[in-house]
Amino acid sequence: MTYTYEVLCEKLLAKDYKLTPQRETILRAFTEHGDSHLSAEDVYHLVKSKSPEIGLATVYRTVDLFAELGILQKMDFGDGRSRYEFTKQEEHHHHHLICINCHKVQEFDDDLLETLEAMIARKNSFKIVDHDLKFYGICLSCQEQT
Amino acid sequence: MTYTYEVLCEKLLAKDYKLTPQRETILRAFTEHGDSHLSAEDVYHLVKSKSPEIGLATVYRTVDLFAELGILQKMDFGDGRSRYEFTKQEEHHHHHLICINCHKVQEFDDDLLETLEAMIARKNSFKIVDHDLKFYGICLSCQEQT
DNA sequence: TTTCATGCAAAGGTTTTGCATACGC
DNA sequence: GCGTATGCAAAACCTTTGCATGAAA
Repeated sequence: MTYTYEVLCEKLLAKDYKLTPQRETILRAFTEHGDSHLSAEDVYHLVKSKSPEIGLATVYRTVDLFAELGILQKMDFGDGRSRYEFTKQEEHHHHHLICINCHKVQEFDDDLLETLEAMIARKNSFKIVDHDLKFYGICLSCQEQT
Repeated sequence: MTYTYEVLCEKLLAKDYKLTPQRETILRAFTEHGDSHLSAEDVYHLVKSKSPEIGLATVYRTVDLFAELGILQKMDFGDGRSRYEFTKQEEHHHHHLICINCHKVQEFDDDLLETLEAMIARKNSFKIVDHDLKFYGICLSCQEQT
């Protein structure tokens, strides 16, 4: 899923936020690197080349805003910094396989977790609104290297 | 699962680490608060009352060491600090239900995830060694408060 | 022209590190 | 005694915040 300029514009104005060049630039950084899970620092360096005057604080404020608007999803891979990617629009969430050797992160879809979630919710009287599933292990290319 | 003094001693000496009063005290903090998910700061304050001379850096170094030895498991609930609990020895991992209202963390066991894990591993040619599943939602008492 | 966004620098919170001293083995 | 562990303080790191300026509506 890639968010366009128009979608951003619409979402911003709906909440009386302004459409600034910085916000547009940061959105583009994500459309051009849709497959990575960018940290604020990553975004900062990506946009710095095109807009050298941009500040790191603006990047932090902007990715926070985008997350609030539902454009980005904040995630944590345990490396001490938050990472962001476009919110997936499909019915089923996707999750992450994190290689403990090369630290590459790949995605996978799951259908089964929905069933699991319903059972957990019932057994624990817990009203689930979101979930986060990560598998740690060795990716295929690291397996082949040995 | 609770680790005893003897187990700690054995695990430490096996790797030429020393058994110090600080390490013993920190272990006891976990045995006496086995149900909580303690942050380094939590541990620091717990042990400070009995051993006022202990340093925060020692707590950090010790929980890291215990995690390396497999005694503690480091976990992240997205609140900006790492938390630790005794490594569960059972065959099935347990996971967490995190209330987004009162931030209480409760545990649940799962049997289904094992099946899911096997399927994911096969479909993605990924050798899974660990997993981490979190559900975010509203706990029972918060549901009843409304 | 009003209000929100920005950039900069400083502060905040968690975790790590350097170093002299103390202590387990 | 040798080598690791400790305590303290400082630094490192990511992130947030205060404030004056600048720009969008």
